Amino acid sequence: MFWADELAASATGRQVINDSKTPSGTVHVGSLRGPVVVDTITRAFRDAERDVELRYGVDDLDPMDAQALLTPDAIEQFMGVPLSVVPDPAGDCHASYARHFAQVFIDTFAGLGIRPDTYYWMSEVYGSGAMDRYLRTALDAAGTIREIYRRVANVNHPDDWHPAMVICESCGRIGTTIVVGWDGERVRYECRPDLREWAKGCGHAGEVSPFGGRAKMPYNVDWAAKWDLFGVTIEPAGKDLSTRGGSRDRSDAIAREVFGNEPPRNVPYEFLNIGGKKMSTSKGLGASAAKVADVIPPEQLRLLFLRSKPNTAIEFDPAGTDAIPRLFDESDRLAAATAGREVRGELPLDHDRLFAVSLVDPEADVAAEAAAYRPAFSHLALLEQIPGVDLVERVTAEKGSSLTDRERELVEERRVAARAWLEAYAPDRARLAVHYDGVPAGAAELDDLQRSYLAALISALQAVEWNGEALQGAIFATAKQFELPAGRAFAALYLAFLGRDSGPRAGWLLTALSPEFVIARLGEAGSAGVGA
RNA sequence: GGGCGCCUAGCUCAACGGCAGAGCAAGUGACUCUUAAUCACUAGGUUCAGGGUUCGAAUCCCUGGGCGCUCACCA
Repeated sequence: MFWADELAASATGRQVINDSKTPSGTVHVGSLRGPVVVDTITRAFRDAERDVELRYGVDDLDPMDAQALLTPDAIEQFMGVPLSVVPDPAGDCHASYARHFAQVFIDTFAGLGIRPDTYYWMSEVYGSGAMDRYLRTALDAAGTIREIYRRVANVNHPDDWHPAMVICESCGRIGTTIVVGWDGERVRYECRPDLREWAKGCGHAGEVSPFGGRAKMPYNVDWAAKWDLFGVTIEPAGKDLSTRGGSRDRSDAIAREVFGNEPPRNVPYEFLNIGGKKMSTSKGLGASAAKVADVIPPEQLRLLFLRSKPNTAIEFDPAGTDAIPRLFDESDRLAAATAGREVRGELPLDHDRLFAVSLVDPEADVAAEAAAYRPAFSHLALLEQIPGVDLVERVTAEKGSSLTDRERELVEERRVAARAWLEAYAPDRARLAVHYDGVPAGAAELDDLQRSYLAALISALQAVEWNGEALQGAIFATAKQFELPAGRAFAALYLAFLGRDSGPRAGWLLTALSPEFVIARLGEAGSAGVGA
């Protein structure tokens, strides 16, 4: 059974699935695995006609801690300030930094067919007072929480540490304050200059009621409180959080021992490695990660994540490899199998389910999608390199009937992807290079018969119209005259122009070149001894 | 130092206690009109190593090795 269906089958009752994200910057491809996993689990429940809700939280009360996207003077002003208060660095299109970047990932999710039932903003949840009772319980249990941190994670907070982060009344920072006292109604806090390396507190000390959005709980406590507030039953977490003594362990313990609530089921998931390395914006792999998303359409990106079980790391190396064309091929094979067509080789378990959940639209007509004509990616990449080729026309011819609107969309989507792939990743052998500056060295392999054939083509080609079909006909006809097998005839042409013994349909390739050049080259390659 | 994952054909992976398999790559061949397509065929393995359990182990257990990620600040 497909892993998500298995999970759905093993849970009883109504499910609340939750995930959340801090809107501190742009999303890279690797960080999309979590959302895709969460969405797919939700779909599995929904497909089994189970009651399920997907909630997605925006942790916009978290302090600003990434200075990469701020201007130098903004760094001093805003580091440590809640993201919901930091202005939008991209201009004035959004109310805040948090709103801007949250919109970026909401849009990204939507493009992948991920549609949470509810997006909630933690600044609003705290502001509404919904978290007040948890905050009170946590503050009352400060000693227990300090002990949990010590026991579970070996993190030692000072004895006067309390599980709350106050927004400093003086400077507005939340990342630099520490609560050192709690009298049951008000907290005493200090905004320390040296509490964090990445932000400088103003030194203010004060007393304030922490309720109604004036303070938030630290991450692990906050997480446990959300589980109870929303009745979360399943929350997948990346391996960075799922490690022993990590965030998930701490929050689990806090849920049980402080809030008296059984934590939700975890679905730990591994990451996506690009070329054997984890993705990181700081190591320059971030750029390539962003490009990955440009080259892989949503359906194939979903497949990339979903064909492996969540707890398996995914190795993906698109640079100079055929990993991307093969991802398309796999996708097409699944479609073919789902449509009931014969496919070669083995299929993954429940291949039709895998195909269905890789579709962007959860409501899509799976049978219709599977039946749609899908031109092979590598074939398109090749055609796309020949000037003057009408892709839709060619694909229509190969399909044998006119394309539906959806099929036309697929062609266009793949055309764009193929372009991007050729520019960013394609190995040299996938690139078409006409040797304009001289007969390629590979032409030395030509034998006398092939050379005579090339020479004879000069008049044969001049005798017909300069279009693909006519040239292709002449190439075949001349080969027949010379009793040269078609394969060897074509090889001669490819060697003369491309320096390799295979290539795209020769007639159409030649029409992309000027007649003068073609004739001249045939003359050079056709004379005995050239390149020998 | 702790945790998790991985190690099976050249590459990517499947098989999860019952005959080690696929895709791609490679090789051979077919093809007078899709010629980087399509089709047929071939080859490729001490399943990281060692031990154990079992009628039977790639699979379970133990020991060791290698690779990768991750945590031990914050979120």
